[in-house]
Amino acid sequence: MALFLSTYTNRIDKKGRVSLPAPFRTALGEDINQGIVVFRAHQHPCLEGFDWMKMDEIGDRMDHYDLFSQQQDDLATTIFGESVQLFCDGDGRIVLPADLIEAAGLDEHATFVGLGRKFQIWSPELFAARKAQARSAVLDQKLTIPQTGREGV
Amino acid sequence: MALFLSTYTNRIDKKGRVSLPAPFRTALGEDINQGIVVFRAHQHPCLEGFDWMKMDEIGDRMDHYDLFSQQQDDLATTIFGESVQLFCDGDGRIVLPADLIEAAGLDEHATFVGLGRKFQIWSPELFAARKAQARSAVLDQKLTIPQTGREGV
DNA sequence: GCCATTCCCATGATATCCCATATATATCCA
DNA sequence: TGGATATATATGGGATATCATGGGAATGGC
Repeated sequence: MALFLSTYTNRIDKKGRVSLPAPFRTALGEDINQGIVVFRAHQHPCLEGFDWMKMDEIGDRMDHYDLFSQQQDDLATTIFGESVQLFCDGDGRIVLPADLIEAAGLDEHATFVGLGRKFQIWSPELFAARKAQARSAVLDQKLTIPQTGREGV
Repeated sequence: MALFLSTYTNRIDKKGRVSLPAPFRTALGEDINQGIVVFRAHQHPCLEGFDWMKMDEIGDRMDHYDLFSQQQDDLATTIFGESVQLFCDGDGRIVLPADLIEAAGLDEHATFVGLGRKFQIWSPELFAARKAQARSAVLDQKLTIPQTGREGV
């Protein structure tokens, strides 16, 4: 499955177009034809992006909630209801809808942050602060990558 | 899986290119085609490098956090967001991005230090100090190698 | 008709590829 | 053994391709 790495900042032109970073396009491979899914993040003033496959898996995870529970309803409304499927044009660009641009506080530039199986889209200014905060949280809490049971690694 | 040993110092040319030490390339074998992953170390002023397989595995492990948990986000931002996937050119060189060069205090030379499953990239000067410090820590604390590999990253 | 969106092409900057050279190590043959 | 020739590696420079980005033309809905 696609693995998104690194941070790239690209320009948003007056038509609302942004180049999806080339390494992200490569990571998506064939799946890019299915488009990517983008919605407002809950915890941060940014957007979250997934490939279509991953979105399907999120659907599965939601099954862990009771079907008609309030939480299920809230999450589904927030994630699926507010998400959009975006396709790349021939030059590898996507068009960000105006309401998402506003929600993330985007202006001239969009910073794409690879987070493994997903990525985020930030305004460069907001991300600078977020980056520093994440780093100190990792150091303070001595966060490490969880073990996956007993594989030989 | 690749095993990185020994220490090598190579020159960084004005385009930011450095030869990955030949023994490291040999250790990578076929996996070199997938490139290596490099990011800022948390504990030291240096860079850490893995082969791609290892990074893919880290991606899987991270999936074990809740998708939108604070910790997942902090770790992913710090590790994936600040990492890059680098490919060797036909002559066995990689190009280090400017921000990583700066973060590790690199100048004209880069010192590659094999640490088993991973390696580090240091400025020669900083590494000299680090080496002395690591050695005395081992002697003082009589550190030994545990039997079964439970590696933190 | 008009506006919004998508498609297509042009351009400049940057990164990638390819070849040349230098130096060190290994190999071979007398 | 010793000298000469190959092989591997590190490093430099120039040619080439890729990518981000801008603008205009074609398309489609209202």
